[in-house]
Amino acid sequence: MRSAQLSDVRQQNYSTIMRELMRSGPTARTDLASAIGMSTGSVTRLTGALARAGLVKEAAEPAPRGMGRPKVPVAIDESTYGVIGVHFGLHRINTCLIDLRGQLVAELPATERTTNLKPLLRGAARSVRKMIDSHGLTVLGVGASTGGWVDSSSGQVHTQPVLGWQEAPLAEALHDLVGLPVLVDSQVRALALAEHWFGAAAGVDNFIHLFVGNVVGAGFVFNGSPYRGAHSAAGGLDHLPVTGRSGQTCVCGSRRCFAMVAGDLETARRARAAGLITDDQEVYDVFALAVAGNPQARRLLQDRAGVVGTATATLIELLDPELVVIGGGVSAPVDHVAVVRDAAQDRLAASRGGDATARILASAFGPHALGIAAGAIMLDAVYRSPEAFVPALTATASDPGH
Amino acid sequence: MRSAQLSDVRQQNYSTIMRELMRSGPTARTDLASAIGMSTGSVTRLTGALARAGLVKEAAEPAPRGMGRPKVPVAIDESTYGVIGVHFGLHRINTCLIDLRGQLVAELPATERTTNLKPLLRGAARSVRKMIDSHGLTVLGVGASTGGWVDSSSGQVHTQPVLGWQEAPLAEALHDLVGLPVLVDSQVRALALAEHWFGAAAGVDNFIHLFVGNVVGAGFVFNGSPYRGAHSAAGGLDHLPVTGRSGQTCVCGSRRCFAMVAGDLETARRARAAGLITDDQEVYDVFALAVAGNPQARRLLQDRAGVVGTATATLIELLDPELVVIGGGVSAPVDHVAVVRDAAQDRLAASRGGDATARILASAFGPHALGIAAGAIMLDAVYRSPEAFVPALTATASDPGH
DNA sequence: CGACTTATCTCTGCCTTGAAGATAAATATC
DNA sequence: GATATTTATCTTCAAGGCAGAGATAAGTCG
Repeated sequence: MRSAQLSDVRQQNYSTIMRELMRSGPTARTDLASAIGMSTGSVTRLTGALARAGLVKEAAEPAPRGMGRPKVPVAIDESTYGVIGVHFGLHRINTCLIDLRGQLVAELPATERTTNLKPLLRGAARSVRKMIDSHGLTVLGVGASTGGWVDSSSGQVHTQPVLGWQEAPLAEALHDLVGLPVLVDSQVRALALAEHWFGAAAGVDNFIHLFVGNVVGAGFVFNGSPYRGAHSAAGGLDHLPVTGRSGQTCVCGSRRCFAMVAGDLETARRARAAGLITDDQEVYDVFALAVAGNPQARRLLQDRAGVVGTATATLIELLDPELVVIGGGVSAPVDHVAVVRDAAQDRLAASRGGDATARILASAFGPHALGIAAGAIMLDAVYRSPEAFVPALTATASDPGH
Repeated sequence: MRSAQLSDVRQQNYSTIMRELMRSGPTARTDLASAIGMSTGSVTRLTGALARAGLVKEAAEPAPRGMGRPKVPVAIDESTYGVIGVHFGLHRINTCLIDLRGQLVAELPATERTTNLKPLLRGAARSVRKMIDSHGLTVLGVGASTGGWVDSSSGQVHTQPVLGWQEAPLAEALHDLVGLPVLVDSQVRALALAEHWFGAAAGVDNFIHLFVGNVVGAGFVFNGSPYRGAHSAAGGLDHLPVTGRSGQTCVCGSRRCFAMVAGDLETARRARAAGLITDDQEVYDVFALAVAGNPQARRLLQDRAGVVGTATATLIELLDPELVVIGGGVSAPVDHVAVVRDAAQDRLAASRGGDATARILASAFGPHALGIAAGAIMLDAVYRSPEAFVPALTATASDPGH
């Protein structure tokens, strides 16, 4: 619990203006003032400071309509600053530079044999340095994501089973190498933030991102902020019991754990059992068959989507989100979100009669957008506290300018 | 999204001081300043205004120790204001007056034959009026709770299955009758707020209140604020699938719905099947047997506690709370929370190895505290925005006083 | 070309905080 | 017992923030 100060007001008002501009696009100062309930004088002063800092700009005015002085829209300036996202996957590190609107400016995918933290970090830092200032954007910071249990407040990766990391000080180590602010979070929460800022959940304050792939997990945004739990461990779905189907026996002893029923491994296992793929093929080959039109493969994936639907219904009943975004193999490359939606609605209709349901949408990003999502971690921070990450803003704040 | 103002700063600082005093008990101004990061001058000014308004008072100073001027502790003044809570149950309306520390000042239980909204409201309003100002406390407002789907933002009860209400404008109707601010919320969320302010979860910012009784449901407090979901429907557990045991077939078609396996009805059914109680007896009679030491009854309730434990594990994995508070028939009159704890830890240990678990505690309130919990709805609002509910505070704010 | 309309900018007043100094009330020391 | 010391609390003052009123700018309409 911390007491509030005057500077908090200014900080929050900067943030409110930036978020409103992100949400609504170019907006005249007058409209901005009435949208956020601020005096026009304050809007002028604050947008002035934001413009001098390079965060907003006056957009091209549309054909002036009606009487009076024409509106001059103010918009996010995406040409000054950028943020970098780094995603650490198995044998794959994806580094992206995105602008303040979330648009991809540059990408630098890399494959790595090792899973050791040190060499991976050195490689990532090299990619980051290569990107800094080489695309005309001043980089404000780096967001890093990976799977497993990631603590965003301490910057530590407690456990990352796929890469075998334990208590890895990811944020600190990367900061030492690149000299920029570094924020870390889990892959699923990064995806949720990306959806929140410039994806399917743009402007939605209560939603769940449900990721189903080689790992399963949920990312929560509650009341407009990411919810991470008391130990940054929120979002675990591995052992969520599902109804209607059972899979292999889980380490916990149950045969109805969501991960064991709907995860990629089980899908691949069932495809093998059905003779669809060979022993050394993986779930991606099932996707390929489905894309090619193989009916058995399609049925298998639809089946899985049905299970995801019942789990979605459980989450909707429990957490009452406005929206559930489905990511991972259920939404791409073959989009089975309609199956998820039907299965979820079926279950909810039986119990609730259709009241208080949530929209269910496919992720706005393809499977290769994990780097962009990592950047969203940093972008989120910039929009929440602009002064903390844009030095030029505090410098020009009190300057009356011209 | 609304912009911030200077008055928001003052409001929040009032709130921060009140909450800190509630959390830590009587505190000297200096200690208060360092605890919340405020200058001592501001603490003096704000506590002065709070004291003139009757919200805080200078407490009796303890034996002065050490050198220097002795500290003068400031404490919540519980002798000026109170809030009233009204809980609408089946055939039972419980009206309570509590002071600012949550202590019960007066209680007025009433039994009612009807379940119709109008006569129940008239009866409740009579009880409320009887309490107002008759105990030396100025009543700041009324909190009302009931089961079912209650929308706290609109004040509507969408559906209340036990009483048969549909779209009942509870807040507005009660406000018209008593002329005080009225806030409503669901019974489970009210219990969660009570635990948060003066119960087992005092000072805990991320926790879940899990209620298992004739109805089941969860109340969430995330990041220090109640989370109600997009349509005020969060907390539904009825159809949460549970592992290890199945019950009667639910309306949704599954036999593993939490409500059907762990609810009071199933417990009573199993007790009947075992010959423990007769057809016209209920779950309370099973409790009575267990209290009397009947081993079969105890085993039955322990069994149910085990199921609650697995559901608790699911919630902990999904939402990573710091604490889970167990309320309803599992914690009273026979406390089986230890069984819940063991069952939950068992399941979590298999999957997580004991990391990031949550404490599990019994509710601090007996089964008859629903009225107090309803009052907590109003108390929460007063602590969050004192100026909105205490007119004397705004009146004396700028007064330099003496 | 002048009147009108609307958007934006400038200026003033009020409010709130933080910091420093003044005051108060106890103990420690001679 | 008188004085110094220590710590808590109160008072004063300057800086910084927003709202609202008025001034200015940049169009359209007749």
